[in-house]
Amino acid sequence: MEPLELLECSPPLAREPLNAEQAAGVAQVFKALGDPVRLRILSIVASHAGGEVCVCDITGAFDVSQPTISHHLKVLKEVGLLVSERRASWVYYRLVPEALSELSALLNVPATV
Amino acid sequence: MEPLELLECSPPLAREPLNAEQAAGVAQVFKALGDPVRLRILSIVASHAGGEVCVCDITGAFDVSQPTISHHLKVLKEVGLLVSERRASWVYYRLVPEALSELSALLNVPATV
DNA sequence: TCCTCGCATAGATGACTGTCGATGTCAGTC
DNA sequence: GACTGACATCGACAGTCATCTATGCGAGGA
Repeated sequence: MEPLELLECSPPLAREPLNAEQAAGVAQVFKALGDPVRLRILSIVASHAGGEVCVCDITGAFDVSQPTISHHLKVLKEVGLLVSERRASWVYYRLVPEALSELSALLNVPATV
Repeated sequence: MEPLELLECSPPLAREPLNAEQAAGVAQVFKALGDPVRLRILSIVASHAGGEVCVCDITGAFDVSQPTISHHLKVLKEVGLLVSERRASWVYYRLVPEALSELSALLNVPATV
């Protein structure tokens, strides 16, 4: 399944029960968020002025090895939360705001009137 | 850490980088959402008219065993997404709307003006 | 009291995953 | 071309997890 499709066609959790296929796609994205290091990476990228971050800026912020950071970046990219672009020797990662918006919409719960 | 504290004191991902402690708490909640069965369970409870669901109503909706469902319910309860109450022979689970709201706020990304 | 039903807990197991060191690849430099 | 630096990939390993069967526990009924 394409990364962008993981969250498509899934209604808010509180509107109707998710079917197995929808749940599988959404779970993949949440699973990517279910690791402290990945959450911090995403937060660094999302909050960075300019919108993009070089991998070297991320690696320095953690106690884990460079291959581990690379692995986590790959996971976040595969589920569609990040995109990357190589310029010269460096690789820059950017947030996909729509992905977070879709997730946020999924979690939306109607006000208890 | 208390379930209710897992999401406390964590700014939106896009506002500032999460520290290790915040990330650990938030990741625990997202990890709970990172399983298709748990997502469907949560969706069943959240979308059910009346707001609460008997365990027996959940078990019947899946191909997995009753202990497995019980395990997933426990995970969702431990991170503060669900609460349970026993009445007579049955146990009823209810959604904690505030938990979903907090998560939704975490994922909020400022509009690109 | 014993039985049945609804649900939770315990223990086991196969699969997955986060992490590492080693190595490969790509781009720029000497 | 050879070297260096930035990043990705590979293979291995220890820890975690989803699932199962078997069993325990509370509540109601015969």
